Amino acid sequence: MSQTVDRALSILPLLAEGPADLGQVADRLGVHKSTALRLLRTLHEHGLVYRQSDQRYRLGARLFALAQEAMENLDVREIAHPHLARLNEACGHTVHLAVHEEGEVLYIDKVESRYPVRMYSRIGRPVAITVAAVAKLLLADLPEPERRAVAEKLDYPLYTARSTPNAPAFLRELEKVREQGWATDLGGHEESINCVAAPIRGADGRVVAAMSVSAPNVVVTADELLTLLPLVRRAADAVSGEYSGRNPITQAAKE
Amino acid sequence: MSQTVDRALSILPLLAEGPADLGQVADRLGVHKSTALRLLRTLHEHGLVYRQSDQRYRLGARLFALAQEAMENLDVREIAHPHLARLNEACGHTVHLAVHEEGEVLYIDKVESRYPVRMYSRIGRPVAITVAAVAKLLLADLPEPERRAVAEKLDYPLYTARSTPNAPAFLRELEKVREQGWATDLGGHEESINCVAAPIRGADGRVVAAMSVSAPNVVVTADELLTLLPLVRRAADAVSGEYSGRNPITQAAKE
DNA sequence: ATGGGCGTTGCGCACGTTGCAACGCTCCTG
DNA sequence: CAGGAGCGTTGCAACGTGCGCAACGCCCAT
Repeated sequence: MSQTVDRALSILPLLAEGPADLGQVADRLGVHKSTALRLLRTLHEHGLVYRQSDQRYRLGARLFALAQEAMENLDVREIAHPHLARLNEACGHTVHLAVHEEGEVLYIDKVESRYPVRMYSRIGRPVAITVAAVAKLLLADLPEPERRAVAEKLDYPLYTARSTPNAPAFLRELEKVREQGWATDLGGHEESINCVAAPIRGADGRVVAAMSVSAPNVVVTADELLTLLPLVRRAADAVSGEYSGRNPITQAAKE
Repeated sequence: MSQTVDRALSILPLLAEGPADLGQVADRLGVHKSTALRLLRTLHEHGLVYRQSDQRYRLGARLFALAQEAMENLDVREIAHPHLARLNEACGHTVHLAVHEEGEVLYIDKVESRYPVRMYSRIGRPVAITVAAVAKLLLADLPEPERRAVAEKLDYPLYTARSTPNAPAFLRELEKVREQGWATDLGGHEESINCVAAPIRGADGRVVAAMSVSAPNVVVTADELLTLLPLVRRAADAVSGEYSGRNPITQAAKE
């Protein structure tokens, strides 16, 4: 809506790909060098862009700080963290917390597996939305028309043979997840990794977040992982209760 | 330099404090509501702000993604990480990696202590620049005039009785650190926590990052922690060698 | 009912932003 | 060592865009 700001902000994802010099930025923005310079200067003053010793620009430090502060304002995260930790202690596997925002699903917290073989993931990184168990839960809760709209717009990359192939299949899966109240990803993203996930609901019953337990085949089979479902659901329900203000704080969460 | 962008970017730190509605944003920017609305819309389109269900704005998801990508473009971090991990395995304490940028020093990586008592810190968060061991190393390497300029501008909060009290004391400390090639923080930030740090240098000999080992008194005394200094320096030197391209990859780092 | 608070829209004018051209600089190359 | 190419930087005048205003619609509380 605002041309100047729009251009300035377009610089950020551009620099995210890697450092670039003034000319490159100007070219990719389709503006004159002097314009790009002014925009970069403004970004620089706000610390979003840093000028490294070779004069090239890259993303700046304030970005980290902002992202951190944004994190801390997500109160689901704060409430859920001790529960994630306890769940991890109970089963030993990697535990994730994810939320839905603007068509993306992203991990906002994680407790690493205690086994040597771990799955790769990063907090803040969008998840594979068509296959991840947490994504299914978060999307399944959307009102029907919106859910369909989202499903139509998505790409369906075939990470593995078991990946969700297309929109109709995805919508069917979401319907199932919606009914059963939990979700799985059995090798749909990485052949050898399975997940079980359960929803976290707010006071109004809407799904605000989802938590999952992930483990590679070499550690536990899919069937064994499924036996953890009650544990995951209990943890998620505990967070739900706390988040919606029903249960003040569960005893276990205190310590 | 660019008014519109300047105003738009000023919204971000403002929202970092917590969600705010249109009126609040407009007030704190000192602009008309309609102006604030347009700016917020533009930020929204780029995913930097998110409109939550109660219509208030808060920082958005793309911010996380950007910060993550920015991280991954810091190649020191990538190179250093395995060394941090091994250092942590060797001594068991919390290991930090920090860089200097635009007058701030911030942690860009961390491996948690294996002891139950841990120090609080967060990746991306600026460190207590006047007392942290890593900050001393990074600032000590600046050319003298710049170093003095920075020292003069800083605040010297008295976190503890042993905190650096003022600019002259800080400059003396930096001089000492510069000469000895390593730094400590003995209870200068938190009464019961000590750190030892060593510098990581680029091909030109300039300090590009610093790594430290931190531990609370209750786990090891300051003297005991100091015995780890050779270990820390060796790790830092290994990173320096790899980063500057001298040693391709050390054997230990491979596994 | 009615007022206040909120976000939103259309509009005309002013001002901030734009692209150009010219400059200074460093780094190659002949 | 002169010359040229490539880069970032500056001042300027013309344009276009973002600005504040005022009015509207909406929801909630009184």
